[in-house]
Amino acid sequence: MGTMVRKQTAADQALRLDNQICFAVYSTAHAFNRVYKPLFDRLGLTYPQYLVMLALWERDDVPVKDLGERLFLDSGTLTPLLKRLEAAELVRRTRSTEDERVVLIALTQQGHALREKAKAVPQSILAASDCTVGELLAMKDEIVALRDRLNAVLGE
Amino acid sequence: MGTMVRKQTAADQALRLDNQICFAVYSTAHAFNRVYKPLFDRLGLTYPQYLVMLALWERDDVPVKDLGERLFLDSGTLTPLLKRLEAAELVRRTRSTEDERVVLIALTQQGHALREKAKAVPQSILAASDCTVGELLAMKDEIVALRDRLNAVLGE
DNA sequence: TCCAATTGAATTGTGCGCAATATAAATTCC
DNA sequence: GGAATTTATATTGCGCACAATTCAATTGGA
Repeated sequence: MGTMVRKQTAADQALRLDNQICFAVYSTAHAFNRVYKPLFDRLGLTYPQYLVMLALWERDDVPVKDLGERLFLDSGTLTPLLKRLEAAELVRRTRSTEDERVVLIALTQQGHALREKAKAVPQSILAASDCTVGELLAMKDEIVALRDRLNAVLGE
Repeated sequence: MGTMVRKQTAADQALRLDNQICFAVYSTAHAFNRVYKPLFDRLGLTYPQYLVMLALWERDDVPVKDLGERLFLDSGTLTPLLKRLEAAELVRRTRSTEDERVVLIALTQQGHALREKAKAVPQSILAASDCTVGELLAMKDEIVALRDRLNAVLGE
């Protein structure tokens, strides 16, 4: 009987850990969003829009698919987001002449210019986190490794 | 000149780290959601709904505010979510007689019963993560610590 | 006692995030 | 070359997530 109780407890704890680490990531993502939001408000961007801009600042003139793969987002999310960025005149959306299926996303002059303003934005995390660069780097690597293993499960 | 270049590089890297750890958390949260989704589909729950149920399985008959504090969510998110859980007959929403402002959330019999079915659901993370329990626990603690420091910044 | 301030939920509006579906263009296979 | 398949994007619908507002109930103070 003692054994059964122990077994159940072990299983329960495993489940609880699953839930705990998942909730930890979930709630931390929201916390990041809330900390960043007032900073992004000044730029007229949301966090996902900022991510897209980050990706574009690194490499421009890319298909929607490319952005989706880099950010783990699909067209259902990106198409309306990119249309809002286009309405804000930060990007241009043009259909490729070589392959009429692909829509190429390019930065406008304003889109490029925003990069300088955006540079002044973050850096609060390092201060707020009360961690060393090394600790944050290690944490990042662990989280990314976890994410990649989860994503690997999805691809069978 | 060489000094200036170095300085800029260091600042750039700090910003990149900010962005990287934020994106790591953001994209991992989505990865969890995608892994869990087919499992929750079978229960007729979404992940946020599951979180609410988890909270209620621990403690029942609580005000909406209580749930919000435990899950870091506000009424704008919880009210419609709880109404959907009510429509699914998993919870009951009743206004407190002591204080007519508060709405108490209680589990129905089906809500309690779902706990057993839900127990069989997770546990895939432990397998998929390819981590030991100790590693996951440590990672969870680090992430939670980061989250709590971020949330502390919000409360000034 | 009465009025001002606070509190707890609900409502409204915007923007993700994703599944399912649609559509059109390209590619493959015969 | 033409049918079948695949690929890239767009559309629709649903459910968060949150800011801002509203409203009723309660609390605190003068």
